[in-house]
Amino acid sequence: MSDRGGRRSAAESAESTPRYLQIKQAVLEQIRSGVWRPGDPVPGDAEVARRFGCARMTAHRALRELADEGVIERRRRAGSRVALRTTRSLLVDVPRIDLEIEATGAEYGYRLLARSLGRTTHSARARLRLGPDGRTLWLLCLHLADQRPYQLEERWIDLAAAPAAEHESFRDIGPNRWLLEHVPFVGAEHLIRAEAASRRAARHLEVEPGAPLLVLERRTFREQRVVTWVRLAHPGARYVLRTASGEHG
Amino acid sequence: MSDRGGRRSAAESAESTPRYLQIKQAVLEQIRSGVWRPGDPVPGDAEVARRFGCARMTAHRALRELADEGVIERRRRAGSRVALRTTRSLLVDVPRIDLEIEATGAEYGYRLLARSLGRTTHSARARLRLGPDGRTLWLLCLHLADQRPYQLEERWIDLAAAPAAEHESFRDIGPNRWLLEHVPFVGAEHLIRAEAASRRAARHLEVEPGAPLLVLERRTFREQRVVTWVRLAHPGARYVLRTASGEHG
DNA sequence: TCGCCGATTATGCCTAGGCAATTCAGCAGG
DNA sequence: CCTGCTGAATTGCCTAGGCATAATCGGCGA
Repeated sequence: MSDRGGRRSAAESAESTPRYLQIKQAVLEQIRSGVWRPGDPVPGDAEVARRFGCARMTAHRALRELADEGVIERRRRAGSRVALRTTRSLLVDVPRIDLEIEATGAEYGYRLLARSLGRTTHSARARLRLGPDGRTLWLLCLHLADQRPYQLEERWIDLAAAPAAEHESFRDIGPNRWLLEHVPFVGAEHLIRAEAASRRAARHLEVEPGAPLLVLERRTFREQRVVTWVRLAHPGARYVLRTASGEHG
Repeated sequence: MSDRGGRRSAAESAESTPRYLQIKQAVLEQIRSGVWRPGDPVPGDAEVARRFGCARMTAHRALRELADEGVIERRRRAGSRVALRTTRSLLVDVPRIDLEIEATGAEYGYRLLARSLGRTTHSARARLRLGPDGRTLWLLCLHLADQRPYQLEERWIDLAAAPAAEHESFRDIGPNRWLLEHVPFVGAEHLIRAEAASRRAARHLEVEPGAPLLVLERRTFREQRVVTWVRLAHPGARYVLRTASGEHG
């Protein structure tokens, strides 16, 4: 144990990438190149530590993270193996709509189409898990990219969970951004589906009625309560959700 | 240090949940309940270790994982703060189709509709990043749940990246499963959109032409190369992608 | 008052151990 | 032949330290 709490100055392999990352990369390299194939055993903590000349905890961290990421599977006594991955989970980034649009270089526009207190449909009530006398704020907004309709947002807010929303006009600020700044969220639940455009949605989004829309529904939770439920509809032809996982180039 | 390498028998707070998880939960509880709000400072490694009576590494692991998950933000010297989260990423689980169907209790069925060598369209060629003389295998398959069409799969495989595919009939095994067992993947790129059903897709999926379909496209990579590109189409009305992030009840 | 530079401090990574929990394999007994 | 027990292998979690690095804050000089 000399410098940096024992990191040997000898190797210093890749300048200064942390040791545990070097190990992760080495393992990934074996898998990527096909030397280790799905189902094959991977050396255990102790063996890895010996090969890399590091403490077992360091090797352990590398292997644990790989397991967390689904690259390998670990079981006590049975040892570690390269995961037989099905298709791995898919990370979709759903950024704030205004930032998303501006990131593409387009000009962001926002219009409040309607705002109503108490217009609570039965299904909205159910989705908000609202009691019979719960009050809501209903909003219909349109987000534009370069003056063209980009996303139609229909939202219900439980006024008991976010009372301040009642006194906000939402004429100049989108409800998403307002809520992010005023209500602490914890969790969310999403649902993605394809739908045919209703007449109203078609009119606002400037597509034909019946045209395919990509619809994203989100419920946002705070302490077991649904704060808000929102339906985001995009013209299917002009909109995609993009995502990447693992490594590629 | 007494039992379990020093874990004090005294508290043993929650029976036997690991110490680092207890710390994570405690921090999350502060945030969930609104005591710590976005932007507020979070005690550092040393302080947490002191409060919980554990080693700094244990506190460090809890805080590091929270940072990895995007719950808190950490900066040297500046300390840790509750993250100002925008909308967090959205984890969609895309399981293997046969397992997915069987998980719902339905009977899984598979049919190979067409198989062709060399039928490479220009767009497929581009998406596979194929040279002008690259050879591909094209497949059209249908996955059924309880005898009803569930997913239409159209797939191109780069035969240079997966030569063995040429000699596989794919009559009894789906390409997804076959590839998982024969070609080591590393990364994937997904794209989700809504589309109107083409006449051919409508016929296979037993919907009206023009009906909304939820389409998932996936490119799978291995060492900078695209191994396979697949288009998975689902009847929009009968299919949704479901997901949850964070915690809710 | 402004800008630079060192001291301070919190995070990040590491070691070298040790105990706990899980589970596989083999063996004994019914 | 099956069942249950036991030993051993392996991962998982923990401690108690130490050095490295980054970023902020004060002080000092111009």
